[in-house]
Formats: sequence, structure tokens, C-alpha cells
Amino acid sequence: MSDRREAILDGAERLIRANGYSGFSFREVASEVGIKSASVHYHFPAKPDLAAAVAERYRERFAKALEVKEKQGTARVEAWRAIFHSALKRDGLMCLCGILAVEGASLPPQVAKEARAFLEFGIASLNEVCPGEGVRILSQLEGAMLIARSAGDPSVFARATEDLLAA
Amino acid sequence: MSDRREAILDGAERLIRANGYSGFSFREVASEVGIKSASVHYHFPAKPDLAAAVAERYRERFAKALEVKEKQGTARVEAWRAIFHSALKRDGLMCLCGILAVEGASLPPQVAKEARAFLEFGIASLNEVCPGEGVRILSQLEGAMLIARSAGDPSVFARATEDLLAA
DNA sequence: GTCTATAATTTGATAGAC
DNA sequence: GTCTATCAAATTATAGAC
Repeated sequence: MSDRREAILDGAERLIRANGYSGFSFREVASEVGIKSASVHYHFPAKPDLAAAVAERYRERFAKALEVKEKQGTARVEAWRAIFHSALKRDGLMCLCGILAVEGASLPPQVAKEARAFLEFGIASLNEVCPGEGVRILSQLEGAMLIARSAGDPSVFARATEDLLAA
Repeated sequence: MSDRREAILDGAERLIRANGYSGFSFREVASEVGIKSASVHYHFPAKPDLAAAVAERYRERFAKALEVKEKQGTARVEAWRAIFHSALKRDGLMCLCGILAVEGASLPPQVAKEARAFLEFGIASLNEVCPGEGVRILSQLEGAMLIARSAGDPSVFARATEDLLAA
């Protein structure tokens, strides 16, 4: 994949995680990358194509980051928690698919599908280490990001998910 | 407060809970109520005014609904859970302020403030019956709505919050 | 691949008649 | 209070030059 394409995905991901699907535009993405909006359309014909590609890459990246953390000896639940926590601390950004899930009803079907796929992946991943508790744990993580973001304070996320360290 | 004003708030609340702040328009609200968008501007000069009024009324209503449930003998945590669950079952709508919180960064300050106020009210309310656990419980509730909504299945919410019945 | 230019639509908001 | 009419801006998207 070309550098330009990657740069577009980077810009779009940052903007969606900051403002949501209906809150980002091709012009903003183009401006972040330093090109014109028509050039973004060359790489991704329509808005749903771009957003779906962002969500797909997000899931793949997340899965790889989890693998790395587990190979380093981090327990899986803590790995999920740490990845979310560090994004909140670094840029104040919450889970891409948490944002997309909330916009659900007004989302183009292919984008909603990618968001669903990420959440299902998360539930399955957490069920593997905590049978029957995947949904509950992912709920707590997504909700804690939502609240921490509203409070503008990443430490709220840490407090709201402290108990998961015991798992 | 006039009936018309209430009807506008009703329509706006439904639309925001379905599509978010940046996903609803004065024209859509007007169309739901059966009037023109200029008439909506008569009651609420600008979009942030309308959204903030919706959020304020939501918090007041929620507090009243909690009181009623508690007077009927329902434990507080279960009351929170039941109110969210019934909205999901009835209309597939999640918490208004959960949606607004997610959009946080791109929200007009007065709207973000109302969303924050609701979440703080929730944390305080839950801390009263479960000291130190308010954030964790509200996180779980908001996150479970987010996931259930993405799955298009309210029973996901029930499963993800089952353990709260013990509290 | 990227650009300029532009079409078609939607948006938030206002002016002024009734 | 509600309407018609309208504005300026932004949006998604396309055509065609380079």
C-alpha cells in the first residue's frame, strides 16, 4: 500500500476518532495530508469506502498490538485496557469502533458492519480468557472511555477499569 | 412550557439519540413536528440551544424516573439498568448523553457541558448506593448500550449487565 | 496521481409578510 | 407563531486538464 494511501487513512482515523463519521469531511482529511479533496476521492471513491477501510485497518492493527503485548507477558484483559488507556492519554482519542457503534443508525451499512466486526472480535478475544465475561468486560472498557473522554481526564478510565486487573 | 416547544424537544431528542448531534438538522426536527425549520428557530435560536435544552430535560426526566422506580421498591442500580434497557427495547435508542459524550470534541461547549453534567449526576447517584463504584457501574451501563445497539439486539445489554443485579 | 472547476444537495440561520 | 423566500457556507462527488 502506498504512503499516500496510508497517510489518508491516518488522517481519516484521527478525524473520525475525534469527531465521528458524520463529523469528518474529505476536505479536512485532504487538508491534514496536504492534498486536495479530489485526490482523496482518487484513492477512496466515496466516504463509506474510506471509513470502512479505516475501521478494517484499525481492527488489524489492534489485533497485532494485542499479540505483541501478550508475547511480552501481559495478560490479555490488561492488554486491551492498556491499548485503550494509552490512546486516551496520548491524544484523548477513544476506540474508533466505539464511536462508530454509537452512530450506528445513521451509518452506511458497510461502515456499521466493520464496527460490529471489531466489537465481536473483542468479545470473542475476551471470552477466550474469561469465558462468558467478554461482553461485560468490553462494555466496561468502552463505557469507561466514553466517560473519561467527556470528563477530559484519562485517569477516569483507569479508575473505572481498575478491577479488571484482578482477572 | 407550550405543547409545541415540548414537541420540538421530543423530535430533537429522538433524532439526536438516533443519529447524534452532528447527524440531526433543524429541517428534520421540523418535519417530525409538522412545521417549518424557521419555526423551530423561533423557539430555539441556534442548534446548540436546542441540543442543550434537550439534554437538560433528559437529565430532569431521568432523575424523576429514578425516584418513581425507587419509591416502587426497585434498588437504584437496577432502576438505572431498567430505564436504559426499556429505551433500548422500545426504540433501539441509547442514552442521549452517552451519544453526546462520544461526540465530545466537536460539540459546542454548552452541549458538552450538559452531557458531562448528566454523567456526573449518574456517577454521584450510583456512588450513593455503591460507594466508590459509581464510575465503574455507569461505564458498564453506557458501554453495554453501545455494544447492544451495534449488535441491534437489546438482549446483549441484559447479558452484559446481569451481574449488576447482585449489587 | 493530483489538480481546478463545478455540479447538486444540505445545512444553519435570517428577513419580513401574515 | 408560523410561514415563504432566501442566503452563505459546507458537503459529497464528478469531469477533465496536466
